[in-house]
Amino acid sequence: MKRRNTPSKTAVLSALERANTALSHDKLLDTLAGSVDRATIYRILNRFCEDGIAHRIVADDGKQYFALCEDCSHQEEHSHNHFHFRCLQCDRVECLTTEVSVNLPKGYLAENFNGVISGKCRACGSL
Amino acid sequence: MKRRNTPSKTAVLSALERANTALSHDKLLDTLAGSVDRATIYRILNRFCEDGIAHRIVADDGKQYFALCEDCSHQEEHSHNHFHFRCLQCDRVECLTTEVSVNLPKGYLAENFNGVISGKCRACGSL
DNA sequence: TTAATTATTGCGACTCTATTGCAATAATAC
DNA sequence: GTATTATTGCAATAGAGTCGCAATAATTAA
Repeated sequence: MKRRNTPSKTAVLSALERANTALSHDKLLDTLAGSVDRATIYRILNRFCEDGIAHRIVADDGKQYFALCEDCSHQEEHSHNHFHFRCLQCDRVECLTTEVSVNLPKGYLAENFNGVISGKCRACGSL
Repeated sequence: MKRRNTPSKTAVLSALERANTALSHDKLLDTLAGSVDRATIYRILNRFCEDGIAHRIVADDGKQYFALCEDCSHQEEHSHNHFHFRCLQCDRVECLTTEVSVNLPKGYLAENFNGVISGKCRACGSL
């Protein structure tokens, strides 16, 4: 299944680049202003995750957010053991840089890591 | 708004006690076998969280899970900075005991912590 | 440059999780 | 026992995400 370059794909990718934070589906839908279909955005983002271009965060609002991560570039040991911060006020989701490791009980095998802290970001806190 | 004791509330509470792990709404619905309405379960669980009887975990499947936590008993400094493990195979969600602390950027204020690691649990791994 | 192949798109329908309005019910307090 | 009002059940609703399918368009080979 070879990937193709399409305007939609490029649009989503550059929207993520410009955003510089994690974006939800509906944020992307807004940003792209109806130029790309809802379902298409979902599919493009899922492909990005499969291909290791972006990573998916499931925040504590139950929604998915997607971010390009520089760390993603090195393919080997592709893990995202870092936390994300979601502001309860402005709803922005961003990557925190601190890596975290958690000890699992014996016999447990980790496959995905999903850490989100929500609260008030700096901009919203100083209002 | 004083709380009342009802059969439904008691049923949900004891189901959580028996389970000894985190339960999702639908698991609870199963367990209670139609004796309690769907919406009622949702409301009871939300009340439990407000009252500090249970805590809510939003797992990486986007669903909510609820667990009674002994730690919840001490009211002061009511935080749940521990991880949860969700087995991708048997779909059980359990609390891990290790506490984790994450350094936030300056000016950021944490209110909720939500950490989930998914993978294969011991029972499912040894099949 | 054209033709063939097939990944991708758009649309609509659908599933699933969770919430809410409202009238009826029942736990508590007097 | 009666009054007050928290709680329940039901149905309707909202929102996130997925899927099937026919149409479209990016790639590849001719």
